[in-house]
Amino acid sequence: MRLITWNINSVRLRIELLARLVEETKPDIVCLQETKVEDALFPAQRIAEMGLPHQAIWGQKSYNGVAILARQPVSDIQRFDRAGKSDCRHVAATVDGVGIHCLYIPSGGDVPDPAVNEKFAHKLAFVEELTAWGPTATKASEPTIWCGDFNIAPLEHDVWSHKELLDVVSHTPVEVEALTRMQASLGWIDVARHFVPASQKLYSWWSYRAKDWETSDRGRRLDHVWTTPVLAPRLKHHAVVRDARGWTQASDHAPVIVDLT
DNA sequence: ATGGTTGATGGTCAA
Repeated sequence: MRLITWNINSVRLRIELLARLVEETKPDIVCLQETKVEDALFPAQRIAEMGLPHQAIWGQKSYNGVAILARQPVSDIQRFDRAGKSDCRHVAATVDGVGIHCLYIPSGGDVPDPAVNEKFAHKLAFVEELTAWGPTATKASEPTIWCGDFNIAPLEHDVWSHKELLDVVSHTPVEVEALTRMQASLGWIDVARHFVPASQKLYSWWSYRAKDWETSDRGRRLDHVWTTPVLAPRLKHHAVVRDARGWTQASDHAPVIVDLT
């Protein structure tokens, strides 16, 4: 089973990039974030033609929006309000016996202080709520995947410069500690780091603002795939589709692939 | 310390 998570940054603008990704990588499940479209306008038919006719979507106008797209039927679709908002950041469904959760954790704005920045407070509240909810919702023995744009790069080598990003939202100690607590309370596997040693740089996002993203390579690992321990023996492969960051009119996030047997 | 780019929208807001 091949799963891809991708912050597509507008599914309508980049629908043909999604088609290319699906054609080149043949995923069974695609989790999208930042679809930026309400459900009635979601390009469901075009995506069905790509071979992903079974869909759990939850979007709104302009902002946010998540989707699970699958070759096989989806069941038990759930849409979760989080941190007091109904802003289309968490959709879940069961596919091939695996619980799939597609998450878009708030970016958090610019100032890493919850007292003065409501967006950063929202981000922390979102993570705290998931931390409390996760273990009550899922046992470690259940095959479950949480994936998506978590907007936090937790490890030193998840960013191009640990020192320079310590006060940059996405890598500040307070949010890194919150995400680390979430993973510890769940006791799940960070799939990328299951395959790539923590000593090795690994990114999934490069800013649009860089003059030359590829050469400067100032990336961050914001996109994650976590699984319950019961899935460990089924984990076979992981890859960041870095090429996709260089496609014409690319998303600033690259897709992340995980293969399970 | 600042500015740099992109997307949805139609003036800005969010990232």
